[in-house]
Amino acid sequence: MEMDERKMRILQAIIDDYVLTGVPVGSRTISRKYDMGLSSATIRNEMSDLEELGFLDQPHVSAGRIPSAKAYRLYVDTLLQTGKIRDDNEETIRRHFSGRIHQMEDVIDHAAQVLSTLTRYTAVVLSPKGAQPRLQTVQLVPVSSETALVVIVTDMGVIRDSVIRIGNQMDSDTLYAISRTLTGELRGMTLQEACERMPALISRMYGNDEVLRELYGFLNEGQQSNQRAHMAVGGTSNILAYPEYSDVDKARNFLSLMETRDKLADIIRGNNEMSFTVRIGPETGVPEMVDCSIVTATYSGRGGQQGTIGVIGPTRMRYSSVLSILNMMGRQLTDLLGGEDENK
Amino acid sequence: MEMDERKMRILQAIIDDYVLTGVPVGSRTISRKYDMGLSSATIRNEMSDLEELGFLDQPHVSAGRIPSAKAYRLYVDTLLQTGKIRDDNEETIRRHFSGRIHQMEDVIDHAAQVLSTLTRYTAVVLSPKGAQPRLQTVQLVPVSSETALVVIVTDMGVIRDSVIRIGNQMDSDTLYAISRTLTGELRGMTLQEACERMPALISRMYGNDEVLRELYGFLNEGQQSNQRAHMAVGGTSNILAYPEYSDVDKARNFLSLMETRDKLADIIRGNNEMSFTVRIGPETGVPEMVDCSIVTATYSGRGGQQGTIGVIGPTRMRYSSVLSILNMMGRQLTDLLGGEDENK
DNA sequence: TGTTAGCACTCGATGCCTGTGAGTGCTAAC
DNA sequence: GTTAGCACTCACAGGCATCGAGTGCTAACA
Repeated sequence: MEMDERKMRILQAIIDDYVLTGVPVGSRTISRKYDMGLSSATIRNEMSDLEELGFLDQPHVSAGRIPSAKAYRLYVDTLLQTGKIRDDNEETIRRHFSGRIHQMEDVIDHAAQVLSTLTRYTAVVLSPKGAQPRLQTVQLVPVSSETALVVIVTDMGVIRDSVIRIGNQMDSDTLYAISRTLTGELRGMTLQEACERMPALISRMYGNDEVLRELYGFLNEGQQSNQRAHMAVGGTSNILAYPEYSDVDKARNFLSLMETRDKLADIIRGNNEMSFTVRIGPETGVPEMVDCSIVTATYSGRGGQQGTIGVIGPTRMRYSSVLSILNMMGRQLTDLLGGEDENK
Repeated sequence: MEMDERKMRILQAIIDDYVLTGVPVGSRTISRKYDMGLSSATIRNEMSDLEELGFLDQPHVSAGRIPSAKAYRLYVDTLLQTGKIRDDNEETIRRHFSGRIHQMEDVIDHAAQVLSTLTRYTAVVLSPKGAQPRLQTVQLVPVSSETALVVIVTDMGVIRDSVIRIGNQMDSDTLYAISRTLTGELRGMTLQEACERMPALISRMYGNDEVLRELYGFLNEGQQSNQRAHMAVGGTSNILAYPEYSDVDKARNFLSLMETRDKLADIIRGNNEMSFTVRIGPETGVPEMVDCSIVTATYSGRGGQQGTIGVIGPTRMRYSSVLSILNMMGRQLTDLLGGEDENK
């Protein structure tokens, strides 16, 4: 038995109806609501075929059919191939970013908000993953008589700053002098290289031991924390609006997964760097998400590194709409966060 | 009719049992499980009195009684008066903060995590609210040939930094010179005062118009964003574990409230600055929280400003335990974030 | 040969009834 | 003032009949 064009149309109708209602759809519904010019009996035969082909599931014998993961897969694949990703939300999204937000973390938080509002699903936004940023400037700023702020600028932006303790009291000028020397020594190195270089510097620039030692610790920390990117999650409670999660236990599992940020980041990031990824139900590889789908897209941050945005919803997701929104949002984020390097 | 010591003991037993089980408690249960030396019939009479006094509610005639908000109020008040807030979690909490975390936002995020894990309720941690910080240092750090990072240090710590555009190309030394001048001019001022001073400076230090103008904008922004503090929420899904929220609609309302950060911050912060606040059910003033209680405590940040930590759970909360944990956590945060100024 | 009408059958959902048991309130006796 | 006893209430669970949406199959039709 083969898939033909009519089967395809019927499957499409079933998916449409099921995505809309969330209720198993019967042959009668299809023949009436979507006028195919076919009787329910014929549809029934076709549905039976589709089930045998693995595109439909039947919760129990006297219920209608629901699309299987395989059906969604087929649907999404044709969607992606024919490239029917609309562009019409562009203005909507742009409007949401009208204010003056430049701070990367604010943009990301905001994006997650907007994304979840527009899709009505759960949205996750991951900042670009710092590959191997190279040091550009190291600067110490006095905070109190005993502490100073370290600011490290790399070619990919600013590393999160931190307050370190300085031993003997130093004025602003002394700190600046040290900063200049350090910048001279370390510029162009990756964080890791800088870490390796530090011991040598400590022995050479004696007299400033404490500062340098603290700095060393900071670099080490920064090297690690640099790997775990910033992440924002929006609309976690949206999932509760769908009957798939009216079971409280399921909902709790899902929500607590949303709270374990590390795990969630791994899931969203996935392992491939394609511009769009759609993982349906079991394809997610996450037990808590067997009846969820994850749709992700990438955007370019500064220096062309890839950031990820994703939407998590029930398998019966409005894929087409979600894809188009993700597409637009990705462009918007590339505009706001990356751009510079590519446009010039 | 008056409250006497026996009524008090019975009420206590009822609260204990209800907090434990979440099921309306009957007279028989009390007379058996908590040996009062009284028959169920006597308890029954007393319970009837307690209901008339407004301390007990009866879901329906043949069910047991549940404590009213008034009962919890009484319970919590005596708890607070007799000061029976235990100290035994101290070590547990301290252990959770063993790592090297100094960055304020990390501490806050982490605290919310720990707090929700220990209490099994939802935890909210608010950073100290910036009263009127005074400028200490202004420093510009080169990022690219066209942009620089502004770092502003106040007596209460570092203001979030931001990248601004600089007009004509400037090297590190020029930027440092400008920084020195600015620091000299603005030191000791509040953000607002600094903003007011800027126009005068712009006209005086001509040649650096663009930098100063950008800086002006940044100060203005900072002045506003300084008001809204950092907030971390942990364990939002914990609430789903309690039968009070097995209704999905209720749960969704609650969770979406947890997501609207501004509102949540207002609720947690409340309007008083007491070291402990307990708001029970309707006392919260939030419709979504009629069967929740909010327990908050304050801690001191740098410069003695008040930060707030809070726990949100069902009205039948383990108040005693929560209070003791909040107490310990408050001290810990004061240690980590404030301290300095007070210990010296 | 594909399509359709008809029909028996399945099975979850709904609603009704009933029994059960936890719990109460009241009364009378101690 | 306390307790034993008893009638009463009411949520809840189990059993049962009913309903209806939907299927699969067969036979007739174009």
